[in-house]
Amino acid sequence: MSNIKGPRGTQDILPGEVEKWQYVESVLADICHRYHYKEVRTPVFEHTELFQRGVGDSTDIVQKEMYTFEDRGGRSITLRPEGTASVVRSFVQHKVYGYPNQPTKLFYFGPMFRYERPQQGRMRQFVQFGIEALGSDDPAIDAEVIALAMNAYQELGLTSLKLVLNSLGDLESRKNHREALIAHFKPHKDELCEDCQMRLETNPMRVLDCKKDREHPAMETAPSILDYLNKESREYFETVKSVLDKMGIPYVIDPNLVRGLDYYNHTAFEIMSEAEGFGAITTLSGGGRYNGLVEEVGGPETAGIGFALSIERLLMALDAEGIELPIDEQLDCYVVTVGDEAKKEAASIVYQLRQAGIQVDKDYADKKMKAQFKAADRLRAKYVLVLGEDELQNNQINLKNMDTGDQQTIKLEEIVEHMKKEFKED
RNA sequence: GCGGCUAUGGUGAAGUGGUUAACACACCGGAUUGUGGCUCCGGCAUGCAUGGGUUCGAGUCCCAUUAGUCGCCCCA
Repeated sequence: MSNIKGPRGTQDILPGEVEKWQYVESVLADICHRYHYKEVRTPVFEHTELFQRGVGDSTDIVQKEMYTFEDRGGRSITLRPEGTASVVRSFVQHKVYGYPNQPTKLFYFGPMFRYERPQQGRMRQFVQFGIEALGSDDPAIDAEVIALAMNAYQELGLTSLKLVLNSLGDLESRKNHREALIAHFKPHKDELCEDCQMRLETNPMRVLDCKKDREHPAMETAPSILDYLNKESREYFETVKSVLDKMGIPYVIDPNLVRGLDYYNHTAFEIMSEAEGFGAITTLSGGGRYNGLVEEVGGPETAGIGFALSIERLLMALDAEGIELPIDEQLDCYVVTVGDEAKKEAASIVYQLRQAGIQVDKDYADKKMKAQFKAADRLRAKYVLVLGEDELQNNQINLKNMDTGDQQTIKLEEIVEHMKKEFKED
């Protein structure tokens, strides 16, 4: 039988690596706390229809990247490819829009699934952290969401960041822009790439985002969405920008920033890494406003905005910038024993120490004393307790400070209290 | 979904078709018979991703599969 490996595009996060994840997640949760976003947990699978309606039928995600299967009851189920649709569904299902204290500000963590060819920074199962603010169309909350995102990266130490901003406008603006785009590109249709010829029909804005046709002369002169924003949309965008300016958050405007999901309107943004050697994929996170999505999913007319980042890419960016996270794996105490009697006695002492709140480990591999010390050293134990025949006979235990090398003898019955004091002082 | 590159122990890696698969690190043991970080010595590959094929003979050549990796598409 050949060995079974994890499915393609999945990864195991083992001790040594998992501490980074825990640290990053704790920082993110802490930031959410300060911005007053509350955690929400939704299922990792949903009815397929939710994503078809929410994310949009014409998107790549829905068309070719979903993990969709039929369950035993014949229902079409999909592993969530992104978080917003689920959060909105849950918001509608539980009528959270009726709760006091609107807008509703939520954050989430969790695995997302997309059937894609894996490469660096792109997994079939990856972890996203995201936030959603539902029930407000105040431009200041757009700025808040962006600020939280930038804040998160900066707090972890990243500096080579670029915030790219655009406005997709409201329905009317988009409609006018769409018509202008079609009129503009139609004469050149045959010169565009195959994908873009399709896009011209389905979502002409995406043509602007195409990498293949970037050099085409018609791109230069293509109508910009920013020129087609109606008064309302333009004012909205101006306000978002001015709040960001006030906050001192730098950004660049990219009228070609489109975003891959259908539900976006008005504010759209992406945060990219500009670190050397980050690879082909530079997008760290993306988000935008999605007024209308709540209705699409069956709720009342409700404004919404959110963003999501991938933890994998965040860790990559930290790596690319050479940032060491403050992870200090130490062990409070390691118990070394000599002889069978001592081993039994040690088991009880270890138990008592742990109950007293101290982190303790001991040897279970029947190692020689020297090897036990070596293990203690490698585990970066702060203290080693030695219990051998001599100590046992005298009802004592030897305590060694591994940093200073100092040793002292302590009565067996006093060791737990002694250690408690030792750690209280820290 | 498409294209390039790669696949040898826990890790990094030698190996240009011919007996027993270098070396380094890590790990385990010993020197030091109850004490770590240094030094010295010794040990350490279900036999080279999997499955076929070529050959007197394959880790070394060919094909397929799988996986990784880089890029395209697109995104987090």
